[in-house]
Amino acid sequence: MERLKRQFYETPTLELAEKLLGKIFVRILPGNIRLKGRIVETEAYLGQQDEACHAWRGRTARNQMMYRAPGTMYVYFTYGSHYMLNIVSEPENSAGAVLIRAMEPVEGVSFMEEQRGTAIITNLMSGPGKLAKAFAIDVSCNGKDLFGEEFFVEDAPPLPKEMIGSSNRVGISRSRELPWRKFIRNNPHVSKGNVTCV
DNA sequence: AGCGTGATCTTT
DNA sequence: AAGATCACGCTG
Repeated sequence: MERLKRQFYETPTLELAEKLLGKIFVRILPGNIRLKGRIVETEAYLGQQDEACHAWRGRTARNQMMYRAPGTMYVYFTYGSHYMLNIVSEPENSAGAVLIRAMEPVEGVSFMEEQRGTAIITNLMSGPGKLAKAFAIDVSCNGKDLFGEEFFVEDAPPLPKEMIGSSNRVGISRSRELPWRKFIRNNPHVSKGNVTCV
């Protein structure tokens, strides 16, 4: 399938969180190691209105990439061990991003297994920290965009509405009630969180 | 259900 | 300068 262009990401964050479900995230590493994962779970984080968003109180050194153009990667380090992968949304100089929370392995599985130290397929990328590790993503990826030869996203047919579920977001304390987590229903690679589904 | 782990942000 | 928090994952 074709690679998604900038225009695809130029849509409100909450819509983008749904539109990304089913799409194929790709990284090509030196040595022609091709890694592909199907996005099955996302969360929306939106600027000043959203107290759980890193940018809710304005620009800082950490969150500056969230203000860049849609289709930029925002990667940060948390809990002393984990990298989180986000795709920036909203126009330039306006903060918003979609957290990629889970993927289904599509290609490069043996590399992912080595990175993760497990061969259990549903455990490779069923969480945001896990998928970053599987793709060997760290802060050096922060600020790169999805329109080059290393990182891009491949298109896939849109999912029927009834296959998409919503719930509250996972692992946050502020703005817990917002149903801004989106996932593909009944997909075994979706993370196991304490959530109330809609 | 408890804890490691370290950057970042808030408060002093 | 010190303390709290944290978009998590693993053990047990």
